[in-house]
Amino acid sequence: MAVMTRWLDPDEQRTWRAYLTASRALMEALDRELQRDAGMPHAYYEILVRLSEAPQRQLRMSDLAEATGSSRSRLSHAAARLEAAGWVRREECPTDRRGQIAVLTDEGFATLAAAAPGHVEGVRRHLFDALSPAQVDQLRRISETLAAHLTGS
Amino acid sequence: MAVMTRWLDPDEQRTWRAYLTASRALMEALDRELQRDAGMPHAYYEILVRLSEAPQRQLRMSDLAEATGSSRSRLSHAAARLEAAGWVRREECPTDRRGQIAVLTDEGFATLAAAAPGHVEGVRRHLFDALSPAQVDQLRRISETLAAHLTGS
DNA sequence: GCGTTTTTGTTGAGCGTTCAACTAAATGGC
DNA sequence: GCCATTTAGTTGAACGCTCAACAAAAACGC
Repeated sequence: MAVMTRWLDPDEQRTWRAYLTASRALMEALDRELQRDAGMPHAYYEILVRLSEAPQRQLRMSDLAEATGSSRSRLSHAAARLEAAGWVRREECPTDRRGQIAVLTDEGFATLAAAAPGHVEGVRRHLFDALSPAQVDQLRRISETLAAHLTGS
Repeated sequence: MAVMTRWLDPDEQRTWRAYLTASRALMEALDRELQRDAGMPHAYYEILVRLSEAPQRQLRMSDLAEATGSSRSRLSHAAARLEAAGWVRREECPTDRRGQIAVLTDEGFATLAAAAPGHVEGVRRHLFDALSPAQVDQLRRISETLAAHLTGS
């Protein structure tokens, strides 16, 4: 027999709605700012960041997809756009002929370097400035727990 | 002279990345589940929820936009889809001839009622089950603080 | 009243994401 | 070695969102 639904109690309800409101507003604000100041959405900024941190500023497409938490398809479309913008170049992989290596171009790096200060300022303003140090710590633990729980690891 | 960027320190960096990973994974999981089980994205589910809670299961478009934290344009496009699905109907507003009133249809209500248990179960599984009661409380406070900070109130 | 401004809601184009289908190459079983 | 399976990456269609432009009605100023 089907188990009765465990509905959210009023506190959980309140938590869930506040979470939805906050996280949506946060991502929308950062997305809008990045679009305005750097001409790219937050997801593309993240791709450039990951590439900039990798050795030789390059990563296999699948590793990049993993790192940015995106599907292969999404990354493939994104790489096409980023390549058209001149920020990324795709090269053949010497050890695996199926593979493609995404490389951050100098122009891509420069664009990222120009966008980073404003974006970091936005993250500060919208997120960290609003929270106490203890809350930042709580948010870290909560997020790490959830991330582990959700990505099955 | 331009102020030096206050970069994120390692703890903030870690917090921010964990937050991004967790919130993206959470919303993607819920979105995928709702799409699979109810044939609608999470944003549309929220619209139906708000309508179902309103008196007469109806709301002015602008109030509905406010309640769901969406732009008028987004809601307008969404309402068109929801109307095509037969879940929502739009009526003229008697007191303001510019106005439109979104009404949840019986079919929309039934669809929502069918989708709700599975969705709530998903929210439990992916979010509340992973956190301690204390963490749920912390998340509520953090989210409410951020929501107030971000929506300027 | 009457012109200006504001509010309400819609529209269409462009973009990014998802999903399913697909190609090509590597891996594994026997 | 060879066939089946798995993995890497791309593609196109459908969909939802953003943004800017717009039409229509209400509110405001005087």
